[in-house]
Amino acid sequence: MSLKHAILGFLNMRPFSGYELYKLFNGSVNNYWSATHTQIYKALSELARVKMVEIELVHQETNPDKKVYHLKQSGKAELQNWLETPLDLAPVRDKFLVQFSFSDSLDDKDIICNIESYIEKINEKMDVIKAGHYSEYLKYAHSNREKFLWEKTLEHGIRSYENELHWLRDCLSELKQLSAGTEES
Amino acid sequence: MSLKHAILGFLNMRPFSGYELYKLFNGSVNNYWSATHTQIYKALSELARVKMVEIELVHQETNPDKKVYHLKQSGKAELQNWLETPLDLAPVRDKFLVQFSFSDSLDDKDIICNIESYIEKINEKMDVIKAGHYSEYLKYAHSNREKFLWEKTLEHGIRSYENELHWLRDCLSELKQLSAGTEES
DNA sequence: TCATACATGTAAGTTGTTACATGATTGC
DNA sequence: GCAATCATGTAACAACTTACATGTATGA
Repeated sequence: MSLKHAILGFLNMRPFSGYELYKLFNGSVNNYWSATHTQIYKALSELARVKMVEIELVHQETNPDKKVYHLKQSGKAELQNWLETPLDLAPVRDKFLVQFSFSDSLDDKDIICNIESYIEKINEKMDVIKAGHYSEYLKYAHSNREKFLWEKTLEHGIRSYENELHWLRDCLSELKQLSAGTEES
Repeated sequence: MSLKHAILGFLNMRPFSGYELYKLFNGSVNNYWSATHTQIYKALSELARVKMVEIELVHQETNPDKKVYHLKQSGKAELQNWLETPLDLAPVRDKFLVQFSFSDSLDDKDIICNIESYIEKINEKMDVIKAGHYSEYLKYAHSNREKFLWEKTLEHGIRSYENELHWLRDCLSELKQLSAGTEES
C-alpha cells in the first residue's frame, strides 16, 4: 500500500501527528498523493499495530491532545526496502476521457461546456500550485539532492497539468472548426 | 461509478458480451480505463439487476455459451445524463512520485535504476500503442465527430506518456550532472 | 503436450469514499 | 453567533485486486 509507504517516508524526516499528515496529503503533497483523514488514521493504527511506528501522546493546553508518531527501525527498513523496488506502471483510470470519448451523443455546445468546465478546474488547481504554498517546504530539504527531488516532483505536477491544458485547448479549437464546417446556416 | 458508465457507453454502440468488454478494457481502451474481468462481470450483473441492460443468452457450438448484453432505455437515459454532467478533477495518486520524492535515502545508482526501469516500461507501453492495435477500432466510428473524439483520446495517451518521458529524461540527466558535481575522485 | 483463447464466475481481502460523531478555541 | 481550525475516530459502503475454480477447442 503506497499510503503506508508515503507515511513512513514523512516519518523518516521527522515525527508527525495524524492531523499534520492529513494536512500534507490535502495540501502540498496532494498533487502526487492524496488521502482523507479516515484513511490516514487507519493506516497509522495499522503501522502502530505492526510496530513500524511508535505513538507519543502529547498533551496540549489550548488545543486537543494529539498523538505524535515516530518511525521505528522496522518501519525504516520497510521504507528503505520499498524505495529500492522498481515500480510497475499504474493502471490508468481517467473518467474525463471515458466521458469525452462517448460524447458523440451530446450537442457540440455540451461537449464544449464539459471541456471548458474541466479547463477551469485545472486552472484553479494551477493557481494554487503557482501561489507557492506547494513549494514552501523546499527549504526543509536536508541535501541538495533532496531539494532537487522535491523540486522535480513539483515540476512534474505543473508539467502534467500544462500538458493536459494544451490537449484540452486543442480539442476545443478543433471541435469548433469541425462544427463550423458541418454547420448548415 | 465510471466503470458502469463506460460499459453503458460501449453497449450504446452495439451489444457486447462480458468477455468482449474485458478484452476492450485490457486492450484498446486500457490507456484511459482499465478493469479486470472480475469487476466487469460484477458490474454487468448489477446493471442487469437494476434493468439498465438486458441479457441475451447465445449458444455457441465450438465455444462456450455466452451472455450478450443489450442496452435498455433506462441505461441509455442514465448514460446520457452522466455524459451531460461536468466532472471534477480526479484525486492524484502517483506511487512513482511518492517513491521518487523520498529517494534521497538511496544511492544515485539506485535512483537512476528506478527511473530507467520506469522509462523502459513506458517505452514498452508506447510501442504497443504505436503498433496500431489501439487505433483499429477508429473505422467503426459513426460520424466524423465521433472519430475525432476517439482520435483525440488516443492522442491524449500518447501525449501524456511522451510528457512523462521528457520529465523522466530531464530528471536523469540533471541527476547525473548533480552527482558528477558532488563526486570526490 | 502445453499454452492460449474462449467464457463466466465466487470469495476474500485491500483500498478509498462518505457520512456520522465529538468538543474546545479562535477570529470575524 | 457562526464558521474555521485543531484533533481523533467509527461505520457503512463502493471500488479494486488476487487467488481460486471450471471446461472446451485450437494451434504450435
